[in-house]
Amino acid sequence: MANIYEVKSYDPSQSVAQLMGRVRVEMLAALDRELSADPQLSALGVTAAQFVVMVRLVGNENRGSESRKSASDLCKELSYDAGAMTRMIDRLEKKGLVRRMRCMKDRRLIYLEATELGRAAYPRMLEMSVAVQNRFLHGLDKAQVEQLTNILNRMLQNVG
Amino acid sequence: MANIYEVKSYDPSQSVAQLMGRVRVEMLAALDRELSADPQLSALGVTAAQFVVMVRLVGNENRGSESRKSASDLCKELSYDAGAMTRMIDRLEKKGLVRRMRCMKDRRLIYLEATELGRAAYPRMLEMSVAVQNRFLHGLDKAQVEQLTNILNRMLQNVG
DNA sequence: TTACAGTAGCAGCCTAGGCAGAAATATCAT
DNA sequence: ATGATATTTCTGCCTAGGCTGCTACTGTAA
Repeated sequence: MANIYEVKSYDPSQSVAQLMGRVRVEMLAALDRELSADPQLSALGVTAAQFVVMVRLVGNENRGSESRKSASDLCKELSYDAGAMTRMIDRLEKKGLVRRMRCMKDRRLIYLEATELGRAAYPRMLEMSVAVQNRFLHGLDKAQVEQLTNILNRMLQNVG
Repeated sequence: MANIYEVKSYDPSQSVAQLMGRVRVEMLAALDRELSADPQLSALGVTAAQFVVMVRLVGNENRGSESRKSASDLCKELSYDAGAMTRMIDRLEKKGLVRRMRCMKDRRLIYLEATELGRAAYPRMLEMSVAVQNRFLHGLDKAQVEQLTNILNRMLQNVG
């Protein structure tokens, strides 16, 4: 049950918390730059944060899982705050990428659906996201990335 | 030069980008909870984001490096936006944890200094931060964490 | 039927970061 | 010394998430 870090020897700049924070910031910034530089997508003004939501709406549709998702479903999947999700969907709806549809059976629910525009933009966005991540992972082999993935899952499991 | 991810087989929920994002959210939330639950610290209302800045101001002081840091120094160290830093320091100053001091040699610069209150609260905050990280890393050995650290550093290095 | 607990979405207020532009100051070239 | 350029900070406007309380709706139990 050895502790990894000790207060005495703790170096914040090399802690996993701060390193992961910086990697995440750099990845989102890189994707944001590419999204706004792409001639097809720049007009939509989609941000990386918005893309993450679109992935869940469109991406899983192609994989055959239940396509009708509510806002609270997305919150659970992404550990998102419900209030934040409302406003995120406002922005996506204003850009014409997503539609809200009140469920008639349970009128508390609002199903979310990607519009044609959203679906059309999706493949290019996905391609960019994959490319950005591959660039960050350059020089690492698949075994290392698999171990990284396992460690991250373990960290989530430790507190979930 | 093998790419790690391919568009066809890409599973967003198991990508390092999203996993790291979730781990980071959970770590910050855990630290926030502990900071606001601690009897000594709850009165200060320090958040995890504010703590990260305090670490750079107080933590490095104890390590003998140059103690007088300007706002832009902090921005470089933390890859922070300058405008965001201004407001962050506003909040820390309002809470009495940090002092601004105009540099007389270069009057554009503002040196930052932790107040007595800030310095007094620091050890407890550091202790909590270390504990939270150790809890997330539970079950991993030091070699794994070292490899994780190396991979994260490599990812940062890959993009400058 | 009514009462009540639980759930979903939403709105207001807070912290928070990115970006662009302004103002003050410093530095450098002429 | 003057003017151009760079640096530092600050401000305004945007996206963005967390929290609390509110409303609408559902399901259940009295």
